Amino acid sequence: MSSPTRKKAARKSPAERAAEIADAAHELALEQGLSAVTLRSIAARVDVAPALVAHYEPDMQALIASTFSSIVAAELAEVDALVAALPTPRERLAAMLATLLDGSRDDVTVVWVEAWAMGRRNEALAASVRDEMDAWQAMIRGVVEAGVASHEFETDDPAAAAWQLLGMIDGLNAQALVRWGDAADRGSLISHAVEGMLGLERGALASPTVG
Amino acid sequence: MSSPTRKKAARKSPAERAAEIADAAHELALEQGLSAVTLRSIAARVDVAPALVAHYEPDMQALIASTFSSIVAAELAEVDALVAALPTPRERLAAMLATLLDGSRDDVTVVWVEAWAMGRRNEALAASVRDEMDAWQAMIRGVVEAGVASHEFETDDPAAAAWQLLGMIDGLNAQALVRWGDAADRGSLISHAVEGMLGLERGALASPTVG
DNA sequence: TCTACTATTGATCACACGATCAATAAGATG
DNA sequence: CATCTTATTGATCGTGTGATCAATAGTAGA
Repeated sequence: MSSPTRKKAARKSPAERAAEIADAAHELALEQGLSAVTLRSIAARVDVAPALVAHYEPDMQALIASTFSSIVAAELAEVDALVAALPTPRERLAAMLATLLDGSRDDVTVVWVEAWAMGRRNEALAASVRDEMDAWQAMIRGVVEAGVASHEFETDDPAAAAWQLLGMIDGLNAQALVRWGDAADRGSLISHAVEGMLGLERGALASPTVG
Repeated sequence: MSSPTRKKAARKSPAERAAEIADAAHELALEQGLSAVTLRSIAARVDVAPALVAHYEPDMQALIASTFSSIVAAELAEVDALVAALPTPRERLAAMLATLLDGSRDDVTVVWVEAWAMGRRNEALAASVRDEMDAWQAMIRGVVEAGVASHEFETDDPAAAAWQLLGMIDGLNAQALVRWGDAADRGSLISHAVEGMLGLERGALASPTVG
């Protein structure tokens, strides 16, 4: 019970307490969205006075921005590792699409959507959003460029193609967030779309059917 | 000056005042986003006491929802009219993509993005978002089905294709909102993507270059 | 053990939000 | 002109936000 009967918080080292606070912000963002990351909600979760959170994080806007970055960067690293293990650009692209559109990351999608909205009134967050979008685009662009180099893909502007892919993925996930119910089939048609975008024959990106 | 020296507001008919308030909410949403639609901001714009706004709109969440609906429905009607004037499904689809991705509707895109985020804490708004998404999907589906009927398009699930198209458009627009600066080229590659999705030959949806 | 350092806290401020209600005054109606 | 209806308002409440600061208490070190 992080009950109203809390008396005092154990004294901990600044590093440990700072980590607790950052972790709480991270978890809160994934569970209830970025807008739920507030001075008082963090304090309640860590079971500490609100003023202590303010002591460690004198700027909530900055904490929200860094929380966003850590969540999104972790996702990128995860997908990057998954994708890098595959031999061909075609397989990497197919796996990336399948993974990002399987609906298992709605919590992260909520963070993205709220970041887009909140970024309009939180400049630090807006900067983080731009940075993380750049990082994602760079990763995708790497796959596209490798595919162009190996003559598997065909496009004269891999950078633009990467932006388009990212936008499509984000849009489909954000959409699925709202019409959850009959959103089981995202990812089925996008394969054909991406095939068209990168000059692949129809079906080249069909679900790997791992096995 | 809608200055602090305001003394009294002219007495108007309920219908007129209600319209003023709805208009103010509409304009505010387009200028500063849906989250700027607040009791006090509306009152300031209409130059009236906050309590009067509450008198006409006893539920701000409902007002925000209806404001969202009116903005998005107007956009849909506008695009629908534009598209319906064209003879073939292929032209209609190309025009729709060109129009929706030309960057001239960022104000509406902001409303969409904020609605996705705010809908998580405003059930009336969430319902409106679902309704308007359904309406958009129905319009797009109409174009796709016509194309399938005339053998211009090829897909075995026009409804799903329409959802995908909507998601892609929304995602690209939302993305452009953030990386405004070098976002001039949205819409160039998506044509190829859609061609792939609907079984068109490459270039079939190239910008009409009206003239 | 005593002292110095500092992690932690309660109290409080200023602000913005939606909401409520009795009181006021403008205009219509007689 | 007098009366009544009602559009409009000021005051106020309760909640939630981030922020600040003097005071407290735990702990490491002399």
